[in-house]
Amino acid sequence: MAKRASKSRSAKRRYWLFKSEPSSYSIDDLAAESDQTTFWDGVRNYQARNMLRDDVQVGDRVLFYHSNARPMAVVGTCEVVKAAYPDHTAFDPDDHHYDPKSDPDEPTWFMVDVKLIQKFDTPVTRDMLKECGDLSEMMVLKRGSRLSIQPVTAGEWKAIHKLAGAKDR
DNA sequence: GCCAACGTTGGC
DNA sequence: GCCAACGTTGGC
Repeated sequence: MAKRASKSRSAKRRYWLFKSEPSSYSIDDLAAESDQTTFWDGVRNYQARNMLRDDVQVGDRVLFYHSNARPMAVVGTCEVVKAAYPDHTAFDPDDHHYDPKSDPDEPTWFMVDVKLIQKFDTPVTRDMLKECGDLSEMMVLKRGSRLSIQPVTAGEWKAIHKLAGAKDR
């Protein structure tokens, strides 16, 4: 019997946008980490959690977006280097993201590890996103879109690199 | 199960 | 600082 063709050996790479308020964690903070790697903690929304837990895979690419800041912008890119595992900050009463209802034996909240690929020399500001026709459908531009983890398309990934004058690495 | 009150997000 | 859009909570 032939091997199952459906069992593809390399899952298709996906693209994401992760939001962070730079006042709490910026791309410069990531750049300053040893290994330029960090865990992406604090996601406390079920829809975002589901994507993080079920869909974000090692090797996926991430746009690092600065929200609630000046300027609001995609400031660089990361690679997912570890898939979802329990977000320990949910169990720490001293942590800002503590969730008393979560249970270490059956974790509610998850996080992934990301490694910096590059910080853009030219951040792609929200205004630039809005002015680019190819990016007008991006979720982050939609009114009331509060998801901190959002899927983006390969085309959007490419267009943003073009606006940043950056190589797609 | 409904829904009003409340808290948070996050652009403006 | 304002406030629209959401998500969550809790009384009923």
